[in-house]
Amino acid sequence: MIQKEFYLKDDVVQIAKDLLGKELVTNSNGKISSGSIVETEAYAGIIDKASHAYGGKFTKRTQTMYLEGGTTYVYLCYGIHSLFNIVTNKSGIPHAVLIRAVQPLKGIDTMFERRPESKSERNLANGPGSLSKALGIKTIHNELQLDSKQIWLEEGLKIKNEKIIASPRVGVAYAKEDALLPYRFRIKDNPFCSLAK
DNA sequence: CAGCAGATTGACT
DNA sequence: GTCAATCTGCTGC
Repeated sequence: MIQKEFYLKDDVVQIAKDLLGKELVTNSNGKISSGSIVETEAYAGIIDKASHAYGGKFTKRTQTMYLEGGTTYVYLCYGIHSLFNIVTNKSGIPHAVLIRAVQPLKGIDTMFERRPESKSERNLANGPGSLSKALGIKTIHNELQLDSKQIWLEEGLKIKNEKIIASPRVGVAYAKEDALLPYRFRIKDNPFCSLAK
């Protein structure tokens, strides 16, 4: 299990990189499933136009991002998809890392049951909405601690720096100049990354 | 209070 | 390639 100190660091971009290769485990409805994180995006709080908390915006939805690092932030996108984020930094600073894709490890049968539309392991959790559904993450999992019995992270694999690809984030064109920041991180040559360009 | 756009995905033309 | 699904929050009447 990852120690809480890991999430409290003040460099959200570094944490986004460090999260690659770690194992995300959920225990939803009594069924355990997990995947190795292969793609993340950093959202740097009030100075980042792509972040929900840009400019210190505080709503019922975004209040979760202001909590202490190591808290889960799950929100509904397009009214349909639960997107899973990990809050970082100290309480009061709204930093978060979006988990965009995982490579299925444990409970793969359970994941297929949750996503009958998926045809292969490759597209079981290769997107932020897909991964949440595959692991059974819903908005009721918002504001949980990552050391709870329902959702947590394991150390997993160590990813070398040269295996990490940095690129602009996806679907945030409205963020103007901040949309170009290389805050998206992927594992090189990993086929389980999201399809997004 | 109506209208619209979004950190997306899957079904259908 | 195109489009509907449908919740949250912002803008403007």
